[in-house]
Formats: sequence, structure tokens, C-alpha cells
Amino acid sequence: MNRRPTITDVAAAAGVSVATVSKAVNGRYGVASETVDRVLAVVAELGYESSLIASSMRSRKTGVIGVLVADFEPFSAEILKGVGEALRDSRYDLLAYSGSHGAAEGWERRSLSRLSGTLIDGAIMVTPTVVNVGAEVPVVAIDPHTGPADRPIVECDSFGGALQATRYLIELGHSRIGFIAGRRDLRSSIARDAGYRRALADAGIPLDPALVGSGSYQQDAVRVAALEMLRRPDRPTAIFAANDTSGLEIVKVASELGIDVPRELSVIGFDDVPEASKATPALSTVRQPMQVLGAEAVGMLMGLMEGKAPAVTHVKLPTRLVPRDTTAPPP
Amino acid sequence: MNRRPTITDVAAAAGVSVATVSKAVNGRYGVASETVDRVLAVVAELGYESSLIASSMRSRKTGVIGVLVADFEPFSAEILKGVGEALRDSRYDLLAYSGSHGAAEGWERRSLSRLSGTLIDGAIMVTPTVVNVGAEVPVVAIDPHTGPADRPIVECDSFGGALQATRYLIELGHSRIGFIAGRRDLRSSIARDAGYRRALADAGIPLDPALVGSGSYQQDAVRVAALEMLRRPDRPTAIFAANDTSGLEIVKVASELGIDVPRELSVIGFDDVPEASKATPALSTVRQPMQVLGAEAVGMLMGLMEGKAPAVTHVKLPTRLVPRDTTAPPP
DNA sequence: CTGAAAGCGCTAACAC
DNA sequence: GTGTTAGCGCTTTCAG
Repeated sequence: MNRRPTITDVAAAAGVSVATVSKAVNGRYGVASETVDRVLAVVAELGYESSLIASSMRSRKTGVIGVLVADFEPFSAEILKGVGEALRDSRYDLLAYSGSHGAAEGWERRSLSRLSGTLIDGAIMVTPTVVNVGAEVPVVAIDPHTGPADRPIVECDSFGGALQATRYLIELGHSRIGFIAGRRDLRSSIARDAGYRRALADAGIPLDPALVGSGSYQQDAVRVAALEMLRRPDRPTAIFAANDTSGLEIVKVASELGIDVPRELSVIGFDDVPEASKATPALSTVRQPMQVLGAEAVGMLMGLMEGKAPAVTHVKLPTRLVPRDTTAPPP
Repeated sequence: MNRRPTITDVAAAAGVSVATVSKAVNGRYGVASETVDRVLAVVAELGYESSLIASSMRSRKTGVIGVLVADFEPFSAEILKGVGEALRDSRYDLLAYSGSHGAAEGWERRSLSRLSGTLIDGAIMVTPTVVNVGAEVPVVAIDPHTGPADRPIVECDSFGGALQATRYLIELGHSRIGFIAGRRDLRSSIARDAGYRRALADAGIPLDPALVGSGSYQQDAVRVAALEMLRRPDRPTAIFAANDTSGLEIVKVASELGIDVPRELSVIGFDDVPEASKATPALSTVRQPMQVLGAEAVGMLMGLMEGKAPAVTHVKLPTRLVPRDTTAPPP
């Protein structure tokens, strides 16, 4: 809690000006080597570290990459691990920022605007609603919103994954298959919806609107939708959820309703966050390589920061079906 | 990539001074309501957001909590989820920073010093080596280093957990039980070592120094130690690893050596990170409630930030044995 | 080789 | 009510 030494303290203690300290610390030319030694000795003694904030205000380069998330939930945490791993041996520090404050909309604008131009040299936005926000630094979006995007994007094959999931349920013998949708503003959500519909259509199963619920990736909304769907006399025998968190919530609701999973109801999610396999019963899902997503984003961002026009501005990674214990043939 | 509007731009566009903009934006008294309206209209139009950096330099309060980690690996990611969850409905933004740059020592000093005093109002340090670093803000340490600590601490019962793990191996019938230690500078590592030794002593099993390896929680070091231990003619029939990452590496080494886990070798880890249960075979381990650790730290930090002397400055949470597929009776 | 001075974007006193 | 002024801690010209 004691006061941190500033460059002024160092300058005073070393008997030089702050300008000289700055040069010595940053290894600029034009400082006598004995002066450098003396300054560095004082720096070590006082335990001085330059303030990231103050220096970034002037120099505009910080050596820090920012990852902007709405929230530190399982999905973004996995992304973060991937980004961290990819950056481990680089000269960049990593700063993850969550500034949503519950305001679902516009957090990315705010966060990016507050940090860019000063604190960070480049940014990775995770599931941003708005992509075309002004920023003074290169930005890569992971799993972004729908709509035109003139920004580099990294995402997974949500359509293909949804197709696999729904087909799998169909192959198990299900024909009354529900869907709990995700955030409607995300490309990936829309694609999962489309994949679900396509699989049904391919199999000649008519779409029952009563079996499509809106979850927005939020527990309460999922709960309401699942409750409504599962209380119907002609309730589905299987539900595909647009992400794992939703899938897990559905399993919970089913259990409260006394519906046995997977005997009476199959549930399959999307993402394969760690929580999916840890749950009891372990959630069947579609795996997307979240850590790879993060690493790919780092690669693109690095290119951008070096000023190269990126060769690819849109990376789409494959998904894989992971059947576990929440899927079975219908009763 | 276009330039972010600054307060000066807003002032110019609204035809007022920057001071007035600042007051209007921050809701200070002494501004005509029509002026406020006009300014806010411009703010909205330009998409202005105050720079977190610039404002924090002056006002010293930012509404941001910092979590300082060496690295975004599984353990700290879990902590982060817990912290994020605990902070979700608060008015605080969350900033996680990893500035280790591979320099194992001193990252916490550097990070804390670079961020505190300006960017963050309070900090949570995860597995810091140095605890007594100067900071201008309240700091809580999670699973900190050994040695005297005059700071609030949150940790789990490492001794008890290690005791459980080792006893479990003994109950399975093992008597040649190895141990791969963790970072020697952490309290928790020392406690796990002590728990291991105590369990052995309680069972009357003499400690074989050849069966104690140094891993430092680093894959390479673990690999070397495990290789050496497992190539001995009198190799252990079970190994207790000081954390899951180490445990997982041991399983891998065993597999390369053609040693079957768990038939020929039992392995048990510590932490229960998501990767443990996802591995094949699923790693037996000792669960520590990582997300709760994070939430507890938030609680203490909040108290500190409100200026109260904390009632408890040291929280120790219980651990629980989680047997999975890497432990079995000896051959 | 070193230091004085300007200024990054913003807020807080203090004048007007 | 509003503008002017003075910095926060640092880097960067530019004189000396």
C-alpha cells in the first residue's frame, strides 16, 4: 500500500533528470554508460517499474495485446488459454478486459474505445455484437456478429456442426427434435439454426415452430423456453442447444420436470466447453477448437500489426461431433 | 483503424470547453441541463468514450479490478471464471493481465507496479512468488508464495489434500509411491510435499529420496523427473503429482515408456482443472474449488477497498479426493 | 551527453 | 455556468 516510486523519485535519487532516467531505462542512445549504470542501480534499489499507463500515453506502443470479452465465462476462458499459449514466447503482454457491466449491447465499442489508442497495440474481440467500431489499432474478431464485416474474422463451422448434431439425433431415431437458439446477432447462432433446419429438411422432417425456442445464450431465457417446450403434451424427444451452457440448463430443467435424460429426452449442445464433459450426465456436444480459434486470431493480429495486409481475412475451423451421455434413441 | 474521438473533438463539436465536456460526461454539478444535452448528443454522434488510461491518470479511481497472473493456463483460467462471476453484478470492470514474458521471477512485482496507482483500484495476484511488493492499492493473493505474508491470502488445504491423495494410494495397496513436487516457492507446494511425507510416515512407509522428483510445475522439468523415476528398476507403482498439469505429463511419459496406466502405474494429480477429467484416461486428482477461491478473493478485496480492516485475512478452503481412471491397485 | 520543456487525454480547482 | 489552468507520469524533441 506504500507509494510506488515514480521516475521522478529515481531521477532525484540518481541525481539526474527524468529525461535521462527515461533514456537509460529504455536503452536509448546518447547516455554515458556510467550514468546508465548508476540509474539502473537506483532503479533496482527502489524497485521502480515504469507505469504502463503513463508511458503508453506518450509512446503509443505498449507491447500489450488486448482480448476484449463480454464476460469471463467458459467459452471466452478457453479462447484466452489459446491466445495466452500463442503469445507465450512472444514479446507481448496479454491483457484481457471485461467491461460489459451487464449492458449486453455496446460493451465492445466501449471497451475498445477506452483501451485502444493507448493501452493496447492490437485487440481480439470475442463474440462482439458490433464489429465495425472505430479503433486506432488492428482488431480481429472471434465468432462475431452477423452482418457485413470488414474486419478479419476467426470462427468455426457452425453450420456444419449443427448439421452433424441434428443428423446424429435423426440417425438415433428421433423425429421430434427441438432447438434452443442462441444470440440472434451472432453469425454463428444463425448458422446453427440454419444447420438444424437443413438437417431436418434433408430428412424430410417438417419443422414444428413450437419446437424452436429462443435462448439467447442466457440461462433464464433458456429455462423459460425449455420449460415451455418440455411441458407440451407433444414434447420433443430430443433438443439441440446452440451452445453447451444452454444444453446444460436444458438437462437441469428436464431433471426438475422428472424427465429422464437421455432415456426420455436427448440433449446435445455446442462448443464442448470443459463444463460439458464434467457434467453428470456428460453432455453430448459438437466440439469447436476454442483454443485454436484464439491462436489463429493471434496469428492474424500479428500480421496486421506488422502492417501486412492479411492473406486470409476469414478463417473457419472445422467442428466435430462428440457423443456423450445425454443422447440415446427415443423411447 | 480511424482515429478515436477525444474529449477535445467533442468539445470543439459542441462548442464548449473540454472541462465542460468532462463535467457533463461524468455527471458533475454545475452544468446547464441544455449544455449537458448538447454535449451528450455530440458524444453519441461521435461515439466518444473517455480513455480509461487518460482518466485514470488524473482521477486515481477507475472502477477496474485487476487479476494478475503469470500465464493464462488452466488453473488461473478457473480462478478468473470465479472472479468474473463474483464481479458480474458489481460496478467493477475486470482486467486480467499476464506480463510474465517467461521471466518466472518478479512478474508480479512488475505487473503490479505497472498497473497499480493508476489503472486498477485493487488487485488479485494468482500464485505470486513475491507478495510483499509495494502497491498503491489493496491486494489479495491467491495461493501465494511461502514466507511471511502481511497480505490477505486465499488458498486451499493443500496439506489435507496431499494427505488424502497419498493415503488413497496407500489404501489401494501401493507402497512405492513417488512424488513430483511443484514450485518450491509456493506455500501450497510445500504443503503438498508435507502431506505426502506425513501420509507415508503415518503408514510406516520409509521415504525413498529417489522417488521424490522436482517438477516446478513445468512440463520439461516434470518430464525429466518422471523419466528418471520411471526408468529405475525399482520404479514406483504410483506417483502423486503436485498439480494436474504435472500429473498429465507423467501419464504421457509413462505411455511413451510403454508403462500402462493405471495397471502398472497409478497417477494422481492436484487441482482438478478441466483438462484432468477430459484426458484419456481421466486423471484421478484432488479437487480444489478454484472458482470459489476467486470469489473469496473478490470478497476480501471489496472489503479492503472499502477501507475496512478485513475480519479474516486468511481463507483456507477444503479439498476433495476425486478418483478417476489413473489409479488402481498395484500390479 | 544531459536537461528543460512540451504534451499525450483527461479531471479538478479555481477564476471569470 | 463555464472556461482557464495546472498537472497525473512518462517520452521526446531540442537546446545547452
